[in-house]
Amino acid sequence: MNHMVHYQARLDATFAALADVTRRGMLERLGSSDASITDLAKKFRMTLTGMKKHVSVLEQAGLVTTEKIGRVRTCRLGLRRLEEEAAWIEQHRQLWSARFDALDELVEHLKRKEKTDAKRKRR
Amino acid sequence: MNHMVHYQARLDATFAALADVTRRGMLERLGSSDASITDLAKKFRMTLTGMKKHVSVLEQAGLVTTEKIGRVRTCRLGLRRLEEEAAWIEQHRQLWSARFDALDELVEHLKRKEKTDAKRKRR
DNA sequence: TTGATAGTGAACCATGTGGTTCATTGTATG
DNA sequence: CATACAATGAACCACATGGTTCACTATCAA
Repeated sequence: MNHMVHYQARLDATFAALADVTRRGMLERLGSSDASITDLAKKFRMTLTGMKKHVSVLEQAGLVTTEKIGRVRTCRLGLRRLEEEAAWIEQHRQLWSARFDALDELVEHLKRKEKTDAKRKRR
Repeated sequence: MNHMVHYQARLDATFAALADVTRRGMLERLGSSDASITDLAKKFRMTLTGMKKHVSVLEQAGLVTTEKIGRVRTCRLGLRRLEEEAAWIEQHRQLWSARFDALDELVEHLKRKEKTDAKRKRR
């Protein structure tokens, strides 16, 4: 089960990459169009060096790919290597949506309960 | 737009909480049944103190709730406060699935392209 | 060739993280 | 009561993170 290690490591990297407001902002920004490091650095009021680090993190996590042409490195949403990732992506979408569905039901249930049963005390 | 701050802070906390293999394991474990800190500490071969920290992180992120009865603190999947979170949860499920759908299409497209157009060079 | 521009890397800094040990508190139970 | 057990908090440790500055390289344009 050696691939489980990589699997977990990839999850670590992905979630960690998403756990930063700047990087989430970058993903949104890149959702509308590609951008250079300079573009991103300006938009998020940060040094080039700082922005480069964020780009590297997203790249490491496979969420962004980059290509350097001449002196500018262009960043785009990570579409490369997607075939390899498709498996776990789908797996997780299902995992979470299953949980969410259960919660949706529960919330619905609680709503109805609360409405019809408004006076019941907790504990 | 002050609530945006909390919104982002919550995302930070949630993703950071998920960016650890032990904590993801705990969530799976708690998916099947509630557990005490001692239970979890044993399962993940860790000190009580260490496990307590992980529990606190998940609790902070709203992914787990706990209740101390007597001397044992019982941990369960966090269903409390879900109404407040439902909004961003749904939002994000859509955000990601939109992206995934786009990617699925693209991959499909590439597959077909590759099959029918097998000899075309990149660049 | 000479600047200006875009990115990179090394070094540094403050803070956060994942873990430990040790001491302490509170709760069960013989 | 006495002892064991569950959890907690403080203090510490090594290492990661998010940011900076400074020096450097490579490329574009006049």
